[in-house]
Amino acid sequence: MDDRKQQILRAIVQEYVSRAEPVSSKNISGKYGLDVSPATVRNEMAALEKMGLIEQPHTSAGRVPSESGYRYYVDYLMEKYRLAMQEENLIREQMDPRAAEVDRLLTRAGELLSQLTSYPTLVSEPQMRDRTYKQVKMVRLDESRALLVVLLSDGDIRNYQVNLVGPVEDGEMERISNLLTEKLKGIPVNTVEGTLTEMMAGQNVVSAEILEDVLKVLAEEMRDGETSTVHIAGTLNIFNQPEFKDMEKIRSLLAFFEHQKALKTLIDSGQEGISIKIGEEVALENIAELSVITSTYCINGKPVGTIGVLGPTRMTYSRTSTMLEKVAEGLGISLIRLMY
Amino acid sequence: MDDRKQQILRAIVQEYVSRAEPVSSKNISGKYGLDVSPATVRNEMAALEKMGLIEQPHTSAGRVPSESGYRYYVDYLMEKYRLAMQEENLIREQMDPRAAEVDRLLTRAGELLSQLTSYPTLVSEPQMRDRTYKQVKMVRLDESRALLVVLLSDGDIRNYQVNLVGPVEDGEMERISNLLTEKLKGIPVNTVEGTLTEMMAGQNVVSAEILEDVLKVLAEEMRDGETSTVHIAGTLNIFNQPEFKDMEKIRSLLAFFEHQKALKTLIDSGQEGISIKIGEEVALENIAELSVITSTYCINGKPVGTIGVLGPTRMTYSRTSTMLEKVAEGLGISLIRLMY
DNA sequence: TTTAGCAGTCATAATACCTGAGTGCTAAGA
DNA sequence: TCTTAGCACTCAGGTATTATGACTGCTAAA
Repeated sequence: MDDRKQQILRAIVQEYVSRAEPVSSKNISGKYGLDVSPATVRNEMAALEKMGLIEQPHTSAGRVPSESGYRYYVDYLMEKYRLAMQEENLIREQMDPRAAEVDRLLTRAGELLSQLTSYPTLVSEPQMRDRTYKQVKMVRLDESRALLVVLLSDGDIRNYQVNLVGPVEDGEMERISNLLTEKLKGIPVNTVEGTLTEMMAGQNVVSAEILEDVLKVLAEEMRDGETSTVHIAGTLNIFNQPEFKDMEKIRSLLAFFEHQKALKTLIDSGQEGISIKIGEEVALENIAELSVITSTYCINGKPVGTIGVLGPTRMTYSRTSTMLEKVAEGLGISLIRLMY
Repeated sequence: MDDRKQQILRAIVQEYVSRAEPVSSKNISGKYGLDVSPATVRNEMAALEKMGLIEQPHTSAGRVPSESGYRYYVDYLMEKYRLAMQEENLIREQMDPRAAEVDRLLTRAGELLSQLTSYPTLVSEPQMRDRTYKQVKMVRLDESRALLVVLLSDGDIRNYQVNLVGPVEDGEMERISNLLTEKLKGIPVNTVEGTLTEMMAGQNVVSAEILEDVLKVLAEEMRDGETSTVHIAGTLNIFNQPEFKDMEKIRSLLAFFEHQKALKTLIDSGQEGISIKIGEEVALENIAELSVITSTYCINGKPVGTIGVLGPTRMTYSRTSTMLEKVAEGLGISLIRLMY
């Protein structure tokens, strides 16, 4: 793979990405530092096609990068995109940690990224694997109901309603609160189910029943908690992409966006840091010609969630991945500020 | 407007609604109790067209109801749709009040309705004008923070974090809790701001500061609470409607769905009970040929929110409005059960 | 090794043509 | 007076035909 071929491949990718139309030999000769005639470019193109890096939609058309062509481009030819001052400022401004809520910040990050890139974006919620209980408290609401207030190690506060089966005195309620805090403090939330028998030992009937109810509620919540949602933004941007000019494609993609579970597997499969998946590598049923760029975002250096951008294989890989990187970075910083 | 003309108009509307193609004279003669030849039907059609109730897309096409045609149909000709057992069961089943949360129930109602009708649906959150406080309780989280638990008259439970400026004893905290409950019980949430001075009287500095903070939090929440969201479901159903086979139309409608404010004005403008708006009556910029059927839903006989269906002017008015009515009814019943 | 030139290919657009569905009108029949 | 058969007319939508022009691959000369 000599220098000029690389140059031509890069030219084809960049030209095709920006114009969305097959690139002809004439089209790039003269530009991109190619001081050769179209005929020469054609010869090189023929070679690149033989290597499987570009292809022809039909005989009398220009060339289009193949998926391996994009892959080669991303791996070896892509130049680093430099953010404009304006873009940097926008990110700094929008990722302001004063946005008081985690959910809100995630939504913001997604919207910002989709605004910057003009592609749909996905943001998964931070998964705190080492999240533990810190304090559990029961508060009476009325004769038959109590509120269970749960403090978690990451500062999150949750509360749930619990039904009281019979009359319970205030002192008894406090005793149960203390017992719960004592037994649950420091244990990871996903192991809550195992603590029941231990806690039941030596309890009277009423308290035992309450405890059982409490633990059922907590266990259920943890299961629900695992099904954290993926935030989506900018879905309508796909209308701008000529590859989705077909109604059925748009429809199936939009339907896909409503499928939380699929979104999660799509976005969470990546390794740490930036990951670029092109076309077939995405492996989505019914939806082809799609690329996904994802980045984990970190809290205290630990990756806790993923943020990603979704576009046609013909996407601005360089620009988009830089944007993504910066937004993921900003998101992580803001999250830390938010929590401590 | 004689009997046969009405019969023919009804036939045209029904036929066009189900087939989405201009209705010819031959098409309805013989059916719909019309024992006359196509030629006779044609004569009547000419009359109906002169009245502005039907129109011709082009010379050699059949007839299509005009907007006034639909209006006439809805006002005078529409037959009551009878729900199938299956449909009634589905509504009963899905509107189960065990769905423990208001938001969840609203989402359910929207999804159910869109499933039943195959149209997108909108549900506004219940606006409790006469919502009052029932109980307010402070619970210590740690030295510097407390949780404020607020019970509202409609059964809703909210909680907020409050910062404690200095050390506060448990007894003092309980005293504040009792004071808050005593002073706020029964007063409407939107008048909370007026109670500050009254409560401050005779308080020591620390407690006064806490109280001020509490009331600030409550007041802020009430302002936020006013910006309730509209739940949307089944948006992708519009892809099934031939009137939206055009990409631009789909796009602008989907964009509209993301515009919370516009949705609210669209859905909330109706009077009590069922309201049917047809075409121009909807008065939406950029989006034509749209009808909206809305119904208020009630808690204890008072309308507190709106649920609506959105479809092409060529929509199944009878069937849809009946479905809507039943779901709104079920929603109201479930909400009451949920709250008391 | 590069390049000009030329023949060949094929998608797309434009055009003409055909078909069939549906109407309005007229005149005859009930 | 109302109804209906029949006929001429209209027009959207489909199909076949024909340009057009944007590219390429190949050849042969520089």
